[in-house]
Amino acid sequence: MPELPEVEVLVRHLDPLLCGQRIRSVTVQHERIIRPHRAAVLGRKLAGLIFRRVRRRAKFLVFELSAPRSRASVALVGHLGMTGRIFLQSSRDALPKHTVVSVDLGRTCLVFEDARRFGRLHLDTATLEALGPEPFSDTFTPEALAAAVGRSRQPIKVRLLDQTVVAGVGNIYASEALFRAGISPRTAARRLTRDQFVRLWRAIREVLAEAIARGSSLPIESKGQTERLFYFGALASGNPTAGVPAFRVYDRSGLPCVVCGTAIVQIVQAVRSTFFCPVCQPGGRGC
DNA sequence: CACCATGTTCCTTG
DNA sequence: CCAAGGAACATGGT
Repeated sequence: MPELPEVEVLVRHLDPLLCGQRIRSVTVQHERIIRPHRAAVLGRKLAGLIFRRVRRRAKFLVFELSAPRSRASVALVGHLGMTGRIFLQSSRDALPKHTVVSVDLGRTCLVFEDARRFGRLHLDTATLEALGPEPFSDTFTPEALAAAVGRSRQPIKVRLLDQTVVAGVGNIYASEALFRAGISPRTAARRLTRDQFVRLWRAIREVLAEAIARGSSLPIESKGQTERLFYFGALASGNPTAGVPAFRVYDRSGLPCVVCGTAIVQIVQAVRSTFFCPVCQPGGRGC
């Protein structure tokens, strides 16, 4: 389920629920998720620690923990990969089929479920260091975006997936942001004008902020939460954006553009699908 | 059965 | 050495 908005909503949900909770034990069902750690080592390092804060960096979840009377903070880094979900459930309930790691908190259990097992959970913060600016930070400006995109010949859509350019933009919101900015995903990065960088910068922020607002408006409860979060971007009744298609172009191949009615086009770039409106996003191919 | 999938990392190629 | 391209990872849904 993960791109920045989904992770952000999840983090906001988990933070108040986890704060103050003490880890009794950790069970690792699939060792690859916690690599390069060994289950026994991770369990020993985490047992007894208390959740102090849950935050997000790009698409990573960062669980800040510390011992009962200690200042020293330990950062447990999580990533949902393609199909990961993290949620709390009653300790009495059976673990889901694709549980990869479970954390016993006493009355409740923090469950990491991941059918495809691309997710990660470890104590290595090195991967966070290499990330680019957070899209809502002051350091993310049109100028910074232009500089990070650089003079590359790669299509701008592909550049947006580089996590050193903007941290947290993934395949869905890269297409969505380019649509909103009126820029063809095929445009060579080096050909973007200053004006286009400003529009793209603004579009990235708007698209992500709206998705967070939409996701935050979904009711989340302990049970059934996984389904709701998974269909995060889809229609949901009882929230302000019900009836409004969550995505304007993503996964809408052949459907009419919400602005001009032209059929949305799907192409492949860097082994990933890209969706765009050929009329609202003209040019490309070096334009 | 074939093909597709929200991400990251690593290897190969030019 | 760098940039760019593509495969690998592992499983489930259509």
